[in-house]
Amino acid sequence: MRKKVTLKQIAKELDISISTVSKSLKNSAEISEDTRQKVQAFAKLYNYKPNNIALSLKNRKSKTICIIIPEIIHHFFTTIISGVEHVAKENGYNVLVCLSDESFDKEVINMEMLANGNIDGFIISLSKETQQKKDFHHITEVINQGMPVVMFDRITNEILCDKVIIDDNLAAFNATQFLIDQGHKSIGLLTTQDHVSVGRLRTEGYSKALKNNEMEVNAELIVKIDDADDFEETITHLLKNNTLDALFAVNELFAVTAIKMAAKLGIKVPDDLCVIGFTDGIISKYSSPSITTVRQNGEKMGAKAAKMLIDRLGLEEIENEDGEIIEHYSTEVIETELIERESTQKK
Amino acid sequence: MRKKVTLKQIAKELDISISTVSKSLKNSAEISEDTRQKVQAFAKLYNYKPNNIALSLKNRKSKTICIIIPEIIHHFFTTIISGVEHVAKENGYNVLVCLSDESFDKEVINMEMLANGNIDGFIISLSKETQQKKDFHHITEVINQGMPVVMFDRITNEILCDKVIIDDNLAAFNATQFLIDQGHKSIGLLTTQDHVSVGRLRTEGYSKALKNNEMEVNAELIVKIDDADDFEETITHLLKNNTLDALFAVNELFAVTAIKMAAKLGIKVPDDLCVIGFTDGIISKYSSPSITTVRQNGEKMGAKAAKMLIDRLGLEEIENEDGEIIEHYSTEVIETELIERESTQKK
DNA sequence: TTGCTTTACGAAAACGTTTGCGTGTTGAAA
DNA sequence: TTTCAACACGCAAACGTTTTCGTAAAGCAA
Repeated sequence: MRKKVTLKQIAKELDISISTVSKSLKNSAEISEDTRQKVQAFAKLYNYKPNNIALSLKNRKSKTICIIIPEIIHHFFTTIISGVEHVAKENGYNVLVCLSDESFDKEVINMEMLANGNIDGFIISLSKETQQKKDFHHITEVINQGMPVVMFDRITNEILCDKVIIDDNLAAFNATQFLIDQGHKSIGLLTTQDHVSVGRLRTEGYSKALKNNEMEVNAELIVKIDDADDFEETITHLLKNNTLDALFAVNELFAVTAIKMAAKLGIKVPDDLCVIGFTDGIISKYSSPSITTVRQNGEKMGAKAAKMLIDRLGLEEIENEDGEIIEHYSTEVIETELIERESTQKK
Repeated sequence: MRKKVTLKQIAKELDISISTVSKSLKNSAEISEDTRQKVQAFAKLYNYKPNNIALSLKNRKSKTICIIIPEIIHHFFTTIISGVEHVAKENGYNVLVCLSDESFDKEVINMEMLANGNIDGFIISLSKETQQKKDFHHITEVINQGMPVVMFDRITNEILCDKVIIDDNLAAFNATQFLIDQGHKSIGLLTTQDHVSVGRLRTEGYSKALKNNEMEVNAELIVKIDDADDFEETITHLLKNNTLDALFAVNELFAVTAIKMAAKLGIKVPDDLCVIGFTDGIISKYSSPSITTVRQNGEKMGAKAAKMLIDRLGLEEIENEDGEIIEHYSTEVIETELIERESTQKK
């Protein structure tokens, strides 16, 4: 077993000082051609690589960013990570992935833990519990310490920082309008509880579209599903007791389940019922019938979030030199698009 | 903006030495009750938290492990990460996620980069390219440096280290046997090229089952799909030119695609064709018909891999004390199970 | 008072880097 | 011979900890 070699060891072996070794490896003009070559040859032979932790300590940056997501078993978040990882690597950053499991406490622990030198910045999508509690002290804390944070998807307006979102309201509006344009009159909605920000916004977009077309917003056709719910049951109930000709679901799980339940009730999609989902995940693509859905480009969102964070990390150095800190945060809106598949058709 | 406070600053402020501060915070008996309280109060007020990077440098361990996977947009790998993350966090470790994108070079770069202090150990599933090249120098290199590595799923026997796998051969055998038991006579196979270890093993299991039942292994019914292939085309070709009554696919993508292509050809699943997939992912669960599949418990595999790595990291300290290093690697086999769903039925 | 043990603290080294500055040696110009 | 610049290198501080060891001061017994 050949342990990693350090500058100190090289110095000792070659009987020169540590600084000379360091400078030689950096091709400093201060060092004679002769010594330089000798050191470099030796370093190569022993496969010297600088210790990143020591560098982190010295430079006071770790070249690592952390992404905190509610859960990873969710195609959308997976694509986010993918986007983040690629941009990060391109810029020489590593990515630490933390899962909050939708828990406020875990979110807090993760942030407090990692804010102490481990990482240079956070990318985060709030857990449901955090959104419900509306307690964001852990985030403001970190920001106050001068660590940049980028929020995406599940954000809050109570915090000032860079953000990457989609226009959930508009996307839902467009999806609903699409159904209306296809001639559907009785359009149901499968959504989440209001405390989930994206769910609420999508619900609003749905309502707006109906009102815009002078259609009645019928509370009976709106089902707000709680996490604890057995939503197969809830959805079946909705389908059974109402004659819908279309259904808008705020995520693909709701959409695919609706289609399944419909099938069981003998309701054919898209002939009897048209369904639009949200999030262009694997389910929508591979289910039969494949599902028309609002595509939120996770890869792009993740990439954008990473870019914003890294840009800010770059900026910081400059700002610190003047001593002046200009905080000018922006919110990027990633465009969505409707992917038309087999679960919808003209009436 | 309140920057993080250090021991040095506290010491200066309280006009005592750094050591006294450090000891006070650790409740050392060396320090008087009085000073201790004063320091602790001050530290609490300024929200002192030790700098993890400094600790890493001092302790020569980062409490971070790295998982390198071929790609993240793959439900199986996602569940692996989930399993790893949870066990890691339970044990005070962070998880760095790296994607090789099935590229040998990226795998090498990631490992070489991170082996220099950033992390304490690796969990890795080989990229296709690496498996094809059979070049594992980057891994042996890291192991030689004394850094523990755990391989999972896509492994190689050429490297000695801890491993977590499923018995791909047996699982495929069982799945095929299941189809045979259901009375199917003409069973096709959708698999990968042989250089992908798990693909090869599953192919072998399939063949073994046929032979075991004195059935002919017909090369025409075996399709080895290359990444570059348009496999919709390939699968359609298989279905069209052969009268299959069952199909075993080595992943769920192949399985769901086969069902789709079958539907287009007017072949009904499961009435005309029974399909078994591999990997119990979202697709299998939510496609219509839902797909009978071999469940490889990714969460469990990831958890096991993380546990093995962390255990070894714990062991290292002890070993180092005697100066003796006992390398006793083990290979854990995670059991699989067949999840019966709608895509199969008795003949 | 002397000598000893506690008590309570500080100095310094160590982890592995980078870098500004000081300095001894050499050679050439004056 | 003196003076000075250029060269080539080492010292030491710094990043933020922890921990060993050394040592003043205080307390106590003789």
